Amino acid sequence: MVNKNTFASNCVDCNCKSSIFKHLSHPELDIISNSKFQVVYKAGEIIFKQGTPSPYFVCITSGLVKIYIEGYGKNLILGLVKPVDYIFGPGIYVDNRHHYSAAAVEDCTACLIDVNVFKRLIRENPDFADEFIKRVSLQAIFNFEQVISLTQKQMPGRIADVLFYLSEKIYCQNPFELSITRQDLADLSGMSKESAIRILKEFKEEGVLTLHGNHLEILNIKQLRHISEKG
Amino acid sequence: MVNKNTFASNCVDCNCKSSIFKHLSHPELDIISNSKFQVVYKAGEIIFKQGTPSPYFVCITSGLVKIYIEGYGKNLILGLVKPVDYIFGPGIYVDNRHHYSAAAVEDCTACLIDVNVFKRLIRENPDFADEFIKRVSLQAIFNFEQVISLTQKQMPGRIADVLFYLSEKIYCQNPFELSITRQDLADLSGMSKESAIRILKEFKEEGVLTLHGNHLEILNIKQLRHISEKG
DNA sequence: CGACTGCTTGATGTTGCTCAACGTGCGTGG
DNA sequence: CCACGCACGTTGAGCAACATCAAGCAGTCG
Repeated sequence: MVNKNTFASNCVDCNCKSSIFKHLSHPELDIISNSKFQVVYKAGEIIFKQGTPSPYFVCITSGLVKIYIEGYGKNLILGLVKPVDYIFGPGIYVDNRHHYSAAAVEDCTACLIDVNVFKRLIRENPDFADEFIKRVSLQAIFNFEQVISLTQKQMPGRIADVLFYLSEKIYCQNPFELSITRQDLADLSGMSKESAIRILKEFKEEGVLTLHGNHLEILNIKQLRHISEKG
Repeated sequence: MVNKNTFASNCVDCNCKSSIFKHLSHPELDIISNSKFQVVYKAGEIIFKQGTPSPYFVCITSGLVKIYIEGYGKNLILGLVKPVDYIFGPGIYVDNRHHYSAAAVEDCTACLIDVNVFKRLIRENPDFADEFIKRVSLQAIFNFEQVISLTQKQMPGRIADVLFYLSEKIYCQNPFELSITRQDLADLSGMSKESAIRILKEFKEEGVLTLHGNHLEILNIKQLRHISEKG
């Protein structure tokens, strides 16, 4: 499954690289080019497991990935990663272990960059370091919002939050095709699959959205926003 | 309340500085010295509020501080900060706003360092930057564990986690004197004050701990660990 | 002494999970 | 082509977990 430089020739010319790389010079991008692998994952395949060593920095170049923590009996999905974004494992700077797992939700391609090369560039290019810290900070802020949603809102509010996340951040359109399962929806919102389905049904009955199979359209954004905010 | 350089003369000689500063040279520490303020807070006072601008990097030099998110009707305490540690607001690199509030739990002294000075040093000293990213990563990992505890464990497991956090990370001794209220205990473990009290009572009845007023001793660490792990 | 704050306890109501049953679409092998 | 198995989705009933409410208690400060 791992083939070195199969289809992408060089990161310099790559037009699907994450925007954190915008601060890198051509020579620096060459360094990354020479150390990277490109990999294909089929839907459902695990990209890495929580607890395993973390020698690569993973950039998703196509498809959709879920990152999740394997907890006590059930999983919590921290978020979805779509092209062109990367998966930052906080373990890179701590114990070199992954602290969450990642699995392909849709068929995916990814670039794997050697962590040491990445860390060297962080040290050598302050603009790159700043951009990286900014990304990590954004991640942290998102986590805070998620924690509040998960611990202080009731189920309708949590589902509303997840629907906004999907339509605004992931699929970026309003009628959208769910590529994740109801179980994933439940794992994103910290509830049982049955509860997630029930809330969606209630939203349908209230006219907030339509849902046929996996085709979902939010009809009343204002009311959904209200549901999200009232907790 | 703000007095410039009241009691600490110079960061170079300060023996109570956070270990992230160990990578800074004397001239660099001088730069920090010249831009810092020292401040005293009384127990209960708010150090900064969620949503306000974030011009300072705050180091706690004595006392105890809680950092918390103000949610929907109740607060969630993300953690406690004790000397000599600092409060890293992720907003520094994003929107220059605080994304959580901080308040003194015990009487406190703190050093306020200008954020721009701090960011300049991050750019100029890669060792310092690495150490900083490492700290941010540790924070993120801690957050993950906290989210799992809050969303997937039942109340006894969550209280157990908080008790370990207090005895191992904050007070660093086993019979310890609680300086936080029961409400804070509840906000740390994401439950109502009444529930927190009830769980503590159950632990007392099971012989896991003793609690007289605010004097708490964990008697059966093994069983408490078991309660934490079984969820 | 009285008001206030934090702590404690029991009674009651709600939320959300579990379990069990059933439906539905899809791929596989006969 | 059909039969079957399997994974995912859906629904309802019952129950456990947890919050809320209400009342009472202890310490403390003016």
